[in-house]
Amino acid sequence: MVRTRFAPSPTGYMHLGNLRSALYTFLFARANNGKFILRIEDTDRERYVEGAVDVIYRTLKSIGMDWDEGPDIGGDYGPYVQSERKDLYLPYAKELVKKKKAYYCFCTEEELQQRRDEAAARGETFKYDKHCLHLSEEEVQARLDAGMPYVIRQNVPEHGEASFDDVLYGHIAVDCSDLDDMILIKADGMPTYNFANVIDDHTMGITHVMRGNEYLSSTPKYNLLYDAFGWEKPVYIHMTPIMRDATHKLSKRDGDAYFEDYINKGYLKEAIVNYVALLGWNPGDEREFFTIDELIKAFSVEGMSKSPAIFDVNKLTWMNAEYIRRLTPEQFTEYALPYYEKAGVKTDHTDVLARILQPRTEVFTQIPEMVDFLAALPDYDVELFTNKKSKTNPEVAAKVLDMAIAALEALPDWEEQQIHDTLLNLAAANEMKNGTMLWPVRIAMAGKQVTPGGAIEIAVLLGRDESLRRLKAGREKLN
RNA sequence: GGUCCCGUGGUCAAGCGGUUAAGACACCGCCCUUUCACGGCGGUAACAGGAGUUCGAGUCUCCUCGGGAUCACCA
Repeated sequence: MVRTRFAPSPTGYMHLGNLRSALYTFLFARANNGKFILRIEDTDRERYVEGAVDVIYRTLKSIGMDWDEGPDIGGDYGPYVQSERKDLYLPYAKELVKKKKAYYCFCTEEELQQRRDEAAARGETFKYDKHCLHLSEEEVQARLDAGMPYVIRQNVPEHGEASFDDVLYGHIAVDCSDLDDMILIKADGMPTYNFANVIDDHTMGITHVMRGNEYLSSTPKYNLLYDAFGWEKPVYIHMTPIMRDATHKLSKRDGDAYFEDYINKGYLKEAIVNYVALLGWNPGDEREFFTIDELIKAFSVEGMSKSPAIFDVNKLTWMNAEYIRRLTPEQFTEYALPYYEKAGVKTDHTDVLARILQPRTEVFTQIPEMVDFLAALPDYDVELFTNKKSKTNPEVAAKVLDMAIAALEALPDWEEQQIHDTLLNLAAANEMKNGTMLWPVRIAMAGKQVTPGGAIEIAVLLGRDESLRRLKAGREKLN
């Protein structure tokens, strides 16, 4: 039975890189009919952010990533919050001490820092010299009894090789002499992240450890621990980071590294997930659009990339536009409504608005500037009436507007089809291009060169009174 | 600096010894058209460099270069 876990620290919002890692971890579990476990790693009180756990829950749920075991729903391997597991680790470390795979160390931070500085001065890389490993058992016991603060360190063999196999990267081996005796238990009795991770993953029965690339070089050390305990090692799958550019990770400093940032900017969560899934993974065919269920069906580690991917807002935006176009008009309106309000646009014709806006909206936040002219006619220059292709200019426009105003005023009902037929028949009757008729009408009603939709849709949205008022005002300008 | 990892167009990314080196985004052009979009058609553009192995190398090996990660009582 495959068991994977996502183990975020509650330090704020959901970083896109984290989100993608969580997604792949989730997909892998689901694709293999396994369990997906959520574990909260909150041992760092300094970085703990109030409410961050809820953000994690909410975000994962909202995109359809449900977990089988976790702090909120429990499970057979709890607790699932690391701070509640704090008493679990020390006995394991002591077991290692018994096996001579770890040892008590009484060196203080100051002493270590001094030795580190000295090493740096000599241009060497500092490595703990196993000073305390050579203490006699009696000496150790005496210091323990005296209540001296201590730390427990891993006893890495001086020679030989430490290695592991990664599904993506293959066999990775390092020489033990390059490894430092890392601290397992800190002076405050708490485990270090590395140690807690190993213990948690093992005791929770995690079969596949999926995590960021940055652990690639420390994993051999982890495996030494598994060997020391005599535990079966998990399968490792290391995942690449998402980059801002060739040399920098997407980071909070960029101000656009978080899932929430993009939601606020008017992106659809489905589009973000879809895009991010494809950054670093490909399904092996030409498909680009996936629901979460489709991702589960299509996912496999073979499609995962070994090199980092640069985040391209451009493509996200394109994909978001595609998702927007696939919405029903009703769904579109639901998303767009707050933005209509923001622009001060009130209309009963949300169907018409959806029709003209849906193919033109890449991101919802673009909507206000596209529709603001409906709420208030902008000041505009009569030169806007000039358009070569439509064969119109202020003089032509004056004539066209006279005709249009007369014809539209005579309309029994202010209804789209009627407005359309009236205007086009008028153009035909006067032997002019449709554009020659419609350009001035649109400009007079909108007061700007570029508008979503054409003269007819705008007339419907504005309604009879406002349309005619604007047309007349436009005509006035041309005197 | 030591160790480890990565390297196909601007970006994502197919390719797993024999291809005219896919596709998508972006960009450019044309068509459609009532402005702008949407849509349709077409185009520019890549194997980091060098040695080897091989009849044949983007694919295998080595070196160089470039980039990243890691070397904490932080996670």
